[in-house]
Amino acid sequence: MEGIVNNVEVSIMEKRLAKYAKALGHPVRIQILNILNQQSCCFNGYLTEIIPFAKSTISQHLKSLKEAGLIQGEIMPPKIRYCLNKDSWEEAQQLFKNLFNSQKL
Amino acid sequence: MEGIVNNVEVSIMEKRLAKYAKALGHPVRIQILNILNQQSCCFNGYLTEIIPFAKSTISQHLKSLKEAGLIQGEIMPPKIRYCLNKDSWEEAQQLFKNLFNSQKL
DNA sequence: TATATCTATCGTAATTTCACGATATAAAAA
DNA sequence: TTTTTATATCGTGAAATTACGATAGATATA
Repeated sequence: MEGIVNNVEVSIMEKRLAKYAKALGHPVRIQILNILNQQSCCFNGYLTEIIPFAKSTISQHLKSLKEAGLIQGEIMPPKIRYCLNKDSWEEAQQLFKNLFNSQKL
Repeated sequence: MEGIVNNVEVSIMEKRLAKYAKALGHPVRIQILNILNQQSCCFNGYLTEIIPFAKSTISQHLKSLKEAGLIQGEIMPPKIRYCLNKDSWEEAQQLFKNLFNSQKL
């Protein structure tokens, strides 16, 4: 019998978690977040000096972290200072925690 | 001065975490892991019934979770039962925890 | 005003991801 | 043995990701 199909739509929370996870899904972005998390903020220049990739590549990674909401950039001409977005960071932390604790998302 | 450049290579742990995060970076895969985490194991058939995507698509997602080491499949002909890989799951949990606690990776 | 500095964006090429239907495989059931 | 069932794999196309150098923009500094 082809009866009732329980199509369980992906929940909003699952989508949010996936979005955060995707943003964390590259070693360079992990490294950036690690640095920001240890010293709260830092200048783009510091990142491009430390991370062995082209500046444009690092800009791109910063952009995807920004689009995921995990970081924000503050313009301090001519430099740009990046910081964690504390609210999103904490939301992400909570969502991952719930996942691993098998709380219903 | 173009002096010493502190190329801080991405660490092994950052790579492992990125690998896990990437595997978590899709809503369907989060949903699958959520189910497996709540009931420990389940049959592929249950997933394909519940998740509104083609069976081949779900197989693909299961494959990427398997390749990331997060799950394993046990053949129980003609069905296949998927379970979390407990070791990897716990390693991932620890790595995410460390990230958010800003422990050095 | 002209120049230097810092960063973002553009254009591009190679690769990967995502979704699908069709096909293949392997074991149970008829 | 043939058929059914359950799942994986193949082939495909569209879209996204990743890396780069070149270019552009905005603000200090000379």
